[in-house]
Amino acid sequence: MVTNIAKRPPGRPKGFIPDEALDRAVEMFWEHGYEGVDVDRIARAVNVTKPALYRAFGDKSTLLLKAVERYAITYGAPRMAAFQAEPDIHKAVTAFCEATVNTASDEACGGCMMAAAALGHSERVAEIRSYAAKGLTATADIFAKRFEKEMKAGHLTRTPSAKVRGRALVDLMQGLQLRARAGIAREQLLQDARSYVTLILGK
Amino acid sequence: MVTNIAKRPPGRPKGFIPDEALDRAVEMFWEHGYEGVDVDRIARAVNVTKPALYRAFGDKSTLLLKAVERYAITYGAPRMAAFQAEPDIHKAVTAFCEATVNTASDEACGGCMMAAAALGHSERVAEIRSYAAKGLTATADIFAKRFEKEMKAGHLTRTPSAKVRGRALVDLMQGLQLRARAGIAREQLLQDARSYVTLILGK
DNA sequence: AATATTAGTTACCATAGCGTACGAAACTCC
DNA sequence: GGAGTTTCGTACGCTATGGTAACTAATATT
Repeated sequence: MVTNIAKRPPGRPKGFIPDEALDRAVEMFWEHGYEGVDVDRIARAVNVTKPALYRAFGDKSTLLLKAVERYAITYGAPRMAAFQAEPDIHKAVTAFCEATVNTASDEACGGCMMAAAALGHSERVAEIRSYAAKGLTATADIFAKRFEKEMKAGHLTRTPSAKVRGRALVDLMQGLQLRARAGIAREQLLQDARSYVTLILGK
Repeated sequence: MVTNIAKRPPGRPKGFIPDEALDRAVEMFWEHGYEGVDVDRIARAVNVTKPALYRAFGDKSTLLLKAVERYAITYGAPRMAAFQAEPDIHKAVTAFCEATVNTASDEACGGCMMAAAALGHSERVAEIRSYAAKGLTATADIFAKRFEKEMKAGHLTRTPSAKVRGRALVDLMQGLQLRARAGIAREQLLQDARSYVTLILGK
């Protein structure tokens, strides 16, 4: 294996990188909502014209769906990885909560993009909601698994159960993110987030 | 005071009762979202034509704003009243959580209408978000006050603080309601809700 | 160099949906 | 019953925007 250069497919090469286009779409949908952006605006943000996006992604609702998936990869995954990597459970949860509040407190793109998309009403809502549902339970399960381990290691009390702790964590985060979108100050939310850490883990 | 009949104002009487129109608007916006309904559809649901609604409420975004306020009165207030009326704190919280999950688990109008409106993007988002923010902190404060009382009466442990308990309760409910909208089964959410009661109140 | 293939762009269509102008209707008051 | 007032409904204008058709441009292959 001499080189890793992917062989160029025939035909004219794309004038933009799909993932970067999705990044722009994420920003737009996040800030303005599904009906709040027209495809043309996203196209301009990608430095391309509308039909190019239509060719690449299909229709607008499909673009949203792909953007949501991209959001999960770009925002969700790294946070979960960081959580897993941190050996101290208190620090792990605290960092997760703070990160969540911080990105949710952005002036322009507040709250959770996935939640906004799930509450929205594109043609593909069903798929988006199902995707969101899976994501939420999956993260809750990951948390639960970790809590389970920590409980067995004696780092956490026996109650509440790992499962309840996991679900509570994701639900609390959603509440925090909604309040962020509603305009409640970052400092306030950070304070709340930290108090939730001890609520879930115990002192 | 022989009768209570309000004196009719001059001019042709309204062909609909404003509050009932708002009830219809709540249903519509809740199920389909702000951009998902056109004023004409709401008008038909009220058995009236579009211009009648425009005359009565101004423009579409104002109609949403009024609908949100109406929602708070019709759905929020009675639940809070029930919470206050129930003397047993465990029962009070449990009933509140179950009621929240139950209305959020409706097939058509899932989740929390206020959250949907706050995450939406009408012209009056700012006002709606601010209204939502006030509502959320207000409910949290009411909860906190009650918890405070129960703690002083020795019905609850000293930690976590009443304030944290109150905020956690509203945030957990928001999480639950989002998951309801995402399509997670009512039974599952009810189970989670009940486990949250003991998470917040202790055993 | 000719062919095949894929992408991008300009221009356009179609439609939906917000908001309104205007005249008719229903009521109170004198 | 006429004047004044408020509301209703029909019909319309206008803009925004999702989506596409037809042509042009850039690349691989032979």
